[in-house]
Amino acid sequence: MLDINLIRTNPDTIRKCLKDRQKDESLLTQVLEFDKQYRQVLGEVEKLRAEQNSISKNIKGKPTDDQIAAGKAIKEKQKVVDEQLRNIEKSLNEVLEEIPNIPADDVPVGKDDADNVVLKTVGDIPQFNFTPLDHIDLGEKLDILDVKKASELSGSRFGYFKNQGAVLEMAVMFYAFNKLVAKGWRGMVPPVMIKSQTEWGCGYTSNKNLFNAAYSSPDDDLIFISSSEHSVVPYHSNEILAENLFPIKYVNYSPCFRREAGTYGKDMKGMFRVHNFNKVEMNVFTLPDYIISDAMQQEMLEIEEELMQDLHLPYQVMNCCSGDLPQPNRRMFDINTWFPGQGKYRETQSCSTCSDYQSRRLNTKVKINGKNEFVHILNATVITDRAVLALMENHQQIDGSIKIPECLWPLTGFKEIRSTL
RNA sequence: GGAGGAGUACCCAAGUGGUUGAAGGGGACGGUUUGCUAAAUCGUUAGUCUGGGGAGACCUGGAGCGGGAGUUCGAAUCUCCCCUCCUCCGCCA
Repeated sequence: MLDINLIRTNPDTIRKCLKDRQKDESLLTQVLEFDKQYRQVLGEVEKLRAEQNSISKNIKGKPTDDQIAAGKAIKEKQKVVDEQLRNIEKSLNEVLEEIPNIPADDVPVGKDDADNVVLKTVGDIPQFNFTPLDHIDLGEKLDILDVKKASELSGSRFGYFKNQGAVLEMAVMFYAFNKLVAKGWRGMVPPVMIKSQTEWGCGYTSNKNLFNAAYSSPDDDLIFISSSEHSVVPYHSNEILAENLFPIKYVNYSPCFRREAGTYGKDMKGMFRVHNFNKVEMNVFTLPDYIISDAMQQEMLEIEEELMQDLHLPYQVMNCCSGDLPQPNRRMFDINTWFPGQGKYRETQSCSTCSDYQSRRLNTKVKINGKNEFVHILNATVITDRAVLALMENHQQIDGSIKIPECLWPLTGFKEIRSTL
């Protein structure tokens, strides 16, 4: 959520933001109109309350009939304006929460992910003197992946990592997790279900759509997280943190659940796009200063790149355009990894700064010189299952085996995966 | 899932409808005293959110006793719903 004061005083900035993000510009006019009405009615409500308070204050012991009559009269008036205020406030909040974060100046203006800009390309695309397989053909031959059984038991878009594949999956997760812990990040294995109110605080979904946007159990008022961000970022909600604690850096491991609505027919083969995957994630709280939080985003991007280099995976860093930016984001970098089986770079990581957009809803503040300010919040992928699939495809050998990057050997206990069938 | 109990400020806590603009401690901070500390003593400690006025220091309203709705002229206090924690039973990795 944006600061209403900012919207009030900088309407032109907001208008440009909405335009760049392919959003309806009338949102701004609605917000400004509701805000004006809200403050006007609020004035009336408060005036009546002040009147009521002053009557009450003068009553010692038993009130006179006149006093009761005066009180009753005010009460009747209050009923009307109170209701008005409630309605206006509701309308105001509904449109206010539709207004996305303002993109940073260096975010390219564009319509969708086709307009994302390649910032750099790192690592050589592997050259094969045979036709490389995709991860699922490889995985089935080596008996380390299974989607057929998963679709029978769970439905489409699920998969098993099995045998050495399961070991590899856990090794990659633990390698990544531990690397961050060694850098001083605080480890978290969070709950994977959260209250709807918590999900709302993350700022991705408006209030009315919470239970449909994600997997959920409405009877229990619980929503399955689509990323550990959703249960870790709210960890400090309703807190005023001391300045000397910053930056607060968490590395989390969790399964993630996604409905993948609107992706019907896309990436149907294999385990590239599944409803349920595992992820190691970074979540950071910084002081509310763009210089600090932007530098932190760079630091997180470097960590992501380091991981890709450890795993010897070729990748590109993308600067995501305004139209591709999620609602809370000020800026987002994607890492797209080369998938030989698809012959394309595909998204495997992202790295975002949300400035104070999430902290305003979550009410996470820092006390600076006696003043409380909303903190900046960032999130970035360290590694997901997709990197495991990329690793399989990139490191496949002509004999159908897969070479394991050296950094994982101590964790896997094997240096290659070879068919035992 | 069943049966009870509780939630008040940084912490502990008093408070059954109007002098509560929330007692009293503790802690913290500041002053006095002191060679320095401690002790003693005096003082401060409702933070926070928010409307309006003002260029500004500031002035002036409102909200706020776990959250929400209600009763009442008036609610920390009464009623209802929800949340969290504690004790016991049940179940369980």
